[in-house]
Amino acid sequence: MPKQTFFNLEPPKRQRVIDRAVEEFARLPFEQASLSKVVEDCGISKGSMYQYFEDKLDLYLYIVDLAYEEKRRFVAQAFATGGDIFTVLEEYYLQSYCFAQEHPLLHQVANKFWDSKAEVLKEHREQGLLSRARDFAQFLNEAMAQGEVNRGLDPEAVFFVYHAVGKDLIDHFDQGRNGQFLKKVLDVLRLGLTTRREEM
Amino acid sequence: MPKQTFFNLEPPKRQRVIDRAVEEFARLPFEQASLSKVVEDCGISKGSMYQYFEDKLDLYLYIVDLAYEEKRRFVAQAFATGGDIFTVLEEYYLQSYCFAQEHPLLHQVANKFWDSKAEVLKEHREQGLLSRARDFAQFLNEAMAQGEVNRGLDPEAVFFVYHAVGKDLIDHFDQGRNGQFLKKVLDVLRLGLTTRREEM
DNA sequence: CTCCAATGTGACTACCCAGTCATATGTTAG
DNA sequence: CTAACATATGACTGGGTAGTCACATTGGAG
Repeated sequence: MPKQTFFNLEPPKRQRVIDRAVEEFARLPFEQASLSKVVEDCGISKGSMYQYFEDKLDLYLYIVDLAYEEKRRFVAQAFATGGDIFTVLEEYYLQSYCFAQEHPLLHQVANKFWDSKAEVLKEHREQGLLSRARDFAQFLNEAMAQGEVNRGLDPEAVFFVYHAVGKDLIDHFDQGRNGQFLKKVLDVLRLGLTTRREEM
Repeated sequence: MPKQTFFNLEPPKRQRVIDRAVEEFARLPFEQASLSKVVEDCGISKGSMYQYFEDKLDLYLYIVDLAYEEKRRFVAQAFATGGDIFTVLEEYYLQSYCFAQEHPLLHQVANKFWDSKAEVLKEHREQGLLSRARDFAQFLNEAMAQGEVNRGLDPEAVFFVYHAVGKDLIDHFDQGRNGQFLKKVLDVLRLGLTTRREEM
């Protein structure tokens, strides 16, 4: 958490700090990002930065939080619209795609956070993963109860697959993957590889 | 490529360099790994290291190559045994699992190489990805021709899914995921989420 | 034994980093 | 006007890094 001093700043100055930090953490993962560079680009002194934040990690987590806060505003719509699990999942990834398009830097910040293997971030990552897993489990459970999803599948394995594919999809949003491709990928997950006799 | 001097070394000394470098690159990704630390742990001088290798990248790529060379010795068996595409893929991941168990450090080196976003490694990563994609495309093509795999799916999307899931599976081999879980994950990919009417 | 090429060395350069602290400059209250 | 407090500063500390180079050592050929 930033110190009170940071929130006492006049908004334009505060925003400048945020903007430069976002740029830096979008460019490089936590360990390689340079607080010195952020400070320099902001036109403030090193000492000031340490009046605003406890340390580099404090600044980083604040920026990551901002990114996820904004992202939540997008993906929340997916759960609001309703429909079967496949509709919701497609909408979820479409909204993630919109987020990536509209906030490319925040998108990269979020991606790099997720990829990071840094020990200091381990706890934060695992907490996020657990909370997603819980939400997904409940969601999947309902879909299985409704008969939308094959009851023979292992829910943990399903989450594993969706998480892996979802992460990679989101990772590649800024590399020319469009909404059409997203649909085809979700088709693979929905239908499975084995030919469906019922459809032949 | 290491310089000739490296290959002129007495094997035990050469091996010590390799072993320490493997440890370091298993511990940390390229950018964060410390050549100075490798040198120190080897008990050789910095200058000597630069007699053996052009630079840090040269050493790194040599180590990564060793890791993949060893890994290939495992996964090659999957393609040798034959069977349908699902049998081969399961065997492929089982062999990857064996590799991770028997060579945990090389496994981590390979994983960290794959995860790395470093610009200097971009070309090497992309070349590896392309070559895998080509192999997979041919393999999938045959399976579709044989009717083993749903012809309605987009081959590129199938590769995307398998690559994402496979990467994550392999990433988590050293975190208590066993062969049973692997099978369940592959079931999800094989069958898809939607309930199959033919099996009800 | 001698010479020479191959090999080994580690102090050194030139850089980068996070975080600190004594000092200076507002800013507000009495 | 002054005292007290909040904020700003940047040189500095102590640490790390990759890569270099003048010099030292070694080992074999003649």
